[in-house]
Amino acid sequence: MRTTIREVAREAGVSPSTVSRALSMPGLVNSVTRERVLRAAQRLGYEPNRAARGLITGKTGNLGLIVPDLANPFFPSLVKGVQARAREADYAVFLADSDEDPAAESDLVRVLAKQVDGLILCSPRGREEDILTLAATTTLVMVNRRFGRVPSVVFDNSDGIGQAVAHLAALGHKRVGWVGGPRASWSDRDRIRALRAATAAAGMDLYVAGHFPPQFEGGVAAADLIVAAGVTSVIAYNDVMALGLLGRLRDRGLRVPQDISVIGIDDIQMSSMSSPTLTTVSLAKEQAGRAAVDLLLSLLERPDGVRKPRRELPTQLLVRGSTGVAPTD
Amino acid sequence: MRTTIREVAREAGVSPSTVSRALSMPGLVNSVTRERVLRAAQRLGYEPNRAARGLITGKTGNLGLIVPDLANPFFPSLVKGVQARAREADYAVFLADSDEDPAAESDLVRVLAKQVDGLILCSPRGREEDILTLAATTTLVMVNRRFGRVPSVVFDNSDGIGQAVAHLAALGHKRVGWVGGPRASWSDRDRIRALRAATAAAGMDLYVAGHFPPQFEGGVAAADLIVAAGVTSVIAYNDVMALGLLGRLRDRGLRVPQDISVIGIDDIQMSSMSSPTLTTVSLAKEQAGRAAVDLLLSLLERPDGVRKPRRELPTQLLVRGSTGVAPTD
DNA sequence: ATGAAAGCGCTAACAG
DNA sequence: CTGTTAGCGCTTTCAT
Repeated sequence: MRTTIREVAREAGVSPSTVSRALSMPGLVNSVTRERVLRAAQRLGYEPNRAARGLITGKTGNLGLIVPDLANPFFPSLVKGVQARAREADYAVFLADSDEDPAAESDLVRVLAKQVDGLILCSPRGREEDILTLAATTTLVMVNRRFGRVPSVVFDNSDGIGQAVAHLAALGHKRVGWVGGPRASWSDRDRIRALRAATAAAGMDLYVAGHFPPQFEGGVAAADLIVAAGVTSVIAYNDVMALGLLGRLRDRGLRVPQDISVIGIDDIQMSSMSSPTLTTVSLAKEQAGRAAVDLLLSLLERPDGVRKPRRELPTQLLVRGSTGVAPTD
Repeated sequence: MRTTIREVAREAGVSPSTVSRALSMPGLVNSVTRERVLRAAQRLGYEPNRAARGLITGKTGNLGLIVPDLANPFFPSLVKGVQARAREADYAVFLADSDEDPAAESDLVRVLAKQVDGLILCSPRGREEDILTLAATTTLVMVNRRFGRVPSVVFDNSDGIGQAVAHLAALGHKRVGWVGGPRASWSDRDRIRALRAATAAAGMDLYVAGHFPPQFEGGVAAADLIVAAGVTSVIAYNDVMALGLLGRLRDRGLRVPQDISVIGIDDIQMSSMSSPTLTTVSLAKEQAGRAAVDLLLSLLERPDGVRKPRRELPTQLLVRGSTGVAPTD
């Protein structure tokens, strides 16, 4: 059996409450007694039972993190960030993967919500209604999505896409294609909005290839449309799709970047390992995880005192091998 | 406030104990009463407080999972498997990423161990001594490592590497190179042992390029040694390294598979997306996660009743574009 | 088959 | 500054 607060109390010759105080509110205890208690606790290897503490304080010391698909290389980085920051703040993290299934997601939320102080939710496609209901009951932070007054952490897509378009314009490109992700995804909408604005401002033509699954295969599928559209450059919803594009373009006999320039978004590891390496809009994913935790913790401290519960994280274009000057035919 | 067992009791016109029984040991309650209770619980959206339950039963209903680096594409799949199986069994999962740092790992273990019923540990390089100490206190299952009597889930590396060597032999290769992972890794030792046996049996020459970090860069670094060694085929510790090899070999002007054949291990997503696609020994990663949970649960049920607390998961060579007949010069 | 009572380990009033 | 008391929500004897 684990040592309990009583045993420590006996060992130190004080009452359990004093032990409790010495550990949680050291200021309220005589320094001599405190020392004695701490040493006793040390000696016995005492660790407070968090469940018991939680029962009375109403706080669990746990956070929940729900992601749609850990196999998507975007998420591991985010999870690492959440992890790291949570650990610093002495919180443990429940992780759940909804497998892109909204129903499973609701279940997970319901189960997890009981055992955590707050929830970080990546639900690009869940119903707004459901999320609002949830937000009413639980302290939660959304990642990669924004609506209503729900606290959120998102990336500054406008900036990143602006940089990408400026880069292409500087290389002499006049026509750019867009390979979209899931229609229902908030990021997709945000990104295409930014792209419309940026290309219009730069006087470039924009060809939208439509929506595709945010996988390698999605990029493969889009490639032929892109080729047919005759654009000299293309931006994809994410890096995985851009890599799919790259593969199919090569198979079609097109050279990247001589014949067509390709840009991705995310900066996943593989984007620097492909051939050619992929020019991409880098997202500070780990930082986003940390920011989400920070936001959540501040929300927990002062439930309504956070004026603007929104964070927007920087993005940065990384120019690599897949972009070059526009073909001059 | 969440609804408590008392409110359900009042709503159903019974005592709290009856509610408890109706939920946890339905057999002990009159079926009519039980129905009434269940409906009341339903109506009030009652969910038992796990912490409170745990306080008395001594079980938390949580599992812990510690991985060295979620950014390594091997782990997300494993995590997904653990997740999925745990959810089915109504367990929640604490995830922790030790960032390849043994010290952080010990901390995590210590913190998590208190809040879970059992632990799944991926610690390719942690000290055996530390793990044994831990295993004495906590119910735990190791993944990808095996020693002593510690329960474990590993892959059948012998089989997979045997298949790979047979494949190369069938293609006429006589000399095979090995690009090793971390020296301290159990898997690395297991794999090279298997490789030594298989090549010897097949009468092939084996060139060992040494140990490298299990990253893309490790493969890149090994490539030149491999070229210099003059082998016609090479097997890498994992897919990420094999992709690094592929990249560097291409940069050196070698054609894969015409000049040299390359085989990886893991079957990560990217291995089917590279060019050429990567022949690889596929590991049932999700299944390993599920198996680890299964093993852990059976250990929790009958602490000493599990005769052989070891699982060995199948491996399967996937032949793709990076292997071909040996050059005939 | 059901209820009353006790208590898991801890913290938070309330006294002193 | 410290001890006593009560009780968080639940399960589990022990009665009935």
